[in-house]
Amino acid sequence: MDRKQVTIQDVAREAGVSTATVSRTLSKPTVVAKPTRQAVLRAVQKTGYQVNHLARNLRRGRTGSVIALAPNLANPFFSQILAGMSEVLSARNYGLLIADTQMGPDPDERLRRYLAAGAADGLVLFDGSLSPAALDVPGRPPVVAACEWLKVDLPSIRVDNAMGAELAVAHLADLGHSRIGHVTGPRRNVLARTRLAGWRDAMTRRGLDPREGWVFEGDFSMDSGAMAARRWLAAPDRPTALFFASDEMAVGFLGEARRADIRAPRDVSVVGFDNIEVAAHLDPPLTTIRQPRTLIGQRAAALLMDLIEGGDGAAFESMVEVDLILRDSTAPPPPPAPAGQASSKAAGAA
Amino acid sequence: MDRKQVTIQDVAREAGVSTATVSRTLSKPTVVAKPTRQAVLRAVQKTGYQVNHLARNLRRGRTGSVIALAPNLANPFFSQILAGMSEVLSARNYGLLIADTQMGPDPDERLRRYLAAGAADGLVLFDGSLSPAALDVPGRPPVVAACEWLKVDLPSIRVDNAMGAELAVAHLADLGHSRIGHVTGPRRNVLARTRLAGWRDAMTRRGLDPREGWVFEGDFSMDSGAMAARRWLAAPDRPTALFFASDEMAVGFLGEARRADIRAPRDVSVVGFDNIEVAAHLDPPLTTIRQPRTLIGQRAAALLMDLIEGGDGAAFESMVEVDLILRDSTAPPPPPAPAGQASSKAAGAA
DNA sequence: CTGAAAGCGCTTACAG
DNA sequence: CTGAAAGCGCTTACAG
Repeated sequence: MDRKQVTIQDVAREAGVSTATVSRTLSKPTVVAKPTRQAVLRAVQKTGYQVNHLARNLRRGRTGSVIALAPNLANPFFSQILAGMSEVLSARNYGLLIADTQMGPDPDERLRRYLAAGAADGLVLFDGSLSPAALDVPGRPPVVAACEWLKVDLPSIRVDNAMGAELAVAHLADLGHSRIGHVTGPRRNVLARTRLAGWRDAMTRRGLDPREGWVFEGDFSMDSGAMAARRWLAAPDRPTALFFASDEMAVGFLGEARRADIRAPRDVSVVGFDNIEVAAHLDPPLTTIRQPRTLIGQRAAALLMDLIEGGDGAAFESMVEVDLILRDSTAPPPPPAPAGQASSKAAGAA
Repeated sequence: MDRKQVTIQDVAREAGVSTATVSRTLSKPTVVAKPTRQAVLRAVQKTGYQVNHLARNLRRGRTGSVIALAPNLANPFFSQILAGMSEVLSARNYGLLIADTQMGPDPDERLRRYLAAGAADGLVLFDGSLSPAALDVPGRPPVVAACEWLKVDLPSIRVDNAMGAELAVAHLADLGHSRIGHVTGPRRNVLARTRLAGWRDAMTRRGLDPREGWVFEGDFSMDSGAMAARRWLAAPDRPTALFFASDEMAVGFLGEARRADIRAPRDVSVVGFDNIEVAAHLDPPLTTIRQPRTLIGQRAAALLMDLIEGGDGAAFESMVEVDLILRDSTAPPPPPAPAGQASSKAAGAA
């Protein structure tokens, strides 16, 4: 591997100028006389010179890249977000490093290392479970929180999860449902908690009962949705409609429910959260709350860029809105069953 | 932002030694006398010193990171692969940069820039549409192709797509199908071509007719699967079974077919490719060819590491095997319909 | 075992 | 408009 790297020296020699002039030609061409500039560019062509970013960055005191830190890279949820970030960053010639916080033994220590000098010029955090203390690195670069994160006051891009819950409950209540349940994400997850709280508020606001027995714990995964289906089926006084904290859980629920010959929206109305790609292709197509993930990535990157360039980020912080995508998994509640059946209590809700 | 960076100088002063000794204590501790070492470590603690990677890397002539270059980062297909790469790389203290080839105006030029000195120590290529000429950069770092790529001879990790097609056709033929169709990926995609060729070979090998009219062109997306459903429905002599080049297309097909009251496996048998997460949760759960994506990422990273460290990669190149995941979307073909109907010719196949 | 010194490849005040 | 020179923070032969 004899990579005989072409350096700025080679170009300078070839063009008969100093390295300073070569450098200037490449970074601030206007300041160089035209004939000189042309000679330099010719020499660059001839030698095939490519700037060595390592050296440039060391000199400039920046790395030219930022890190996106996610709790689980394998989660396809992040792919669109990363694509959004990459779009904004690459337009500015910044690199995008990705890392998984939950991979090693000590996530906090990993974060601290990524904040060390020379690792990156900034960082976007998607993992709300990291401890705020890990951010306490002297001279650390700017950090953007792209998750709800209650404990620390970081510049952030937030998704309006409360609004999502409100839209879901409003839609179901408008259809005539009063027994509206909720399938949650993991208890410790802040997103999950906000959606749960949003469901409670939306129910209460309408004089509906946000009953504890109508809350089914999940962890965002399809499997946990399938499990929720089994618990829902066994519940004595089960809701006629369910708002899921993720589409994946709704998918798992629908698949499992179907095995018990329960169909949406005939037997139960279902609203998801995220609008993952498959949602439109299910049977029935899933009504859901859409999160604009590409936008989240773009916004997070733009905010970080502003911070890196010395801005205060104020103009870039934002609450990303969500909206209801109406499909076919919701309908008015089924008519009350005759007395003596498991769902008899539904009569009271009509 | 007054980041007063702590440098190796500060530590040296604090410990009363030279910077060389500090450096050695940190990289090759054994070569330093114990008392000295301890003094240095104390000074590191006290000052909160963190090595500046930029400087270290410039000196060492490496960047400490590699690039994964994908045609479309938003495709969730890549998330597991990236997670697999990240796992291997971070264990070795390498960073993972990601970039999207199809974002800018000139993909080849982007590739060339990423191959420039100082951008990364190596690169994994997932985009088979890039032109080989773009790799022709003097002194470029090692590149691993993690896609089938016929034109260039790069160290590579390949997925056994032909085997996947064979498994799918074998399974359907064993069930009694003889009219087995194929829904392809995009024509120009090498993966798609290999799967199509694999289907043809597998059919021919069994004396079955790989009829052109049984090939439906798609582009891997759910939408294209739905379109294939419409074309399949309209086909005069339609196949009783379909092998899809992607699960996503199978999902789109099933959703659309259901609207025409066509169900798998009652009316048509369906085999996908990939084993995406939702496959297990569909109704019916989808029989498919599984690609171990995490493994692909791990292998690609391991191969690249070997190349970067001066190996020839030979021991790390590999063909990743696929397997058939049997679920409920396949069954023996429906009995031939009575004469006079569209599917009457099926009788000949019984 | 330790230190003085060179140097990785670039950029940028400072002179002229 | 251009060049000589310093220096970004580190590592590593080379002496001792």
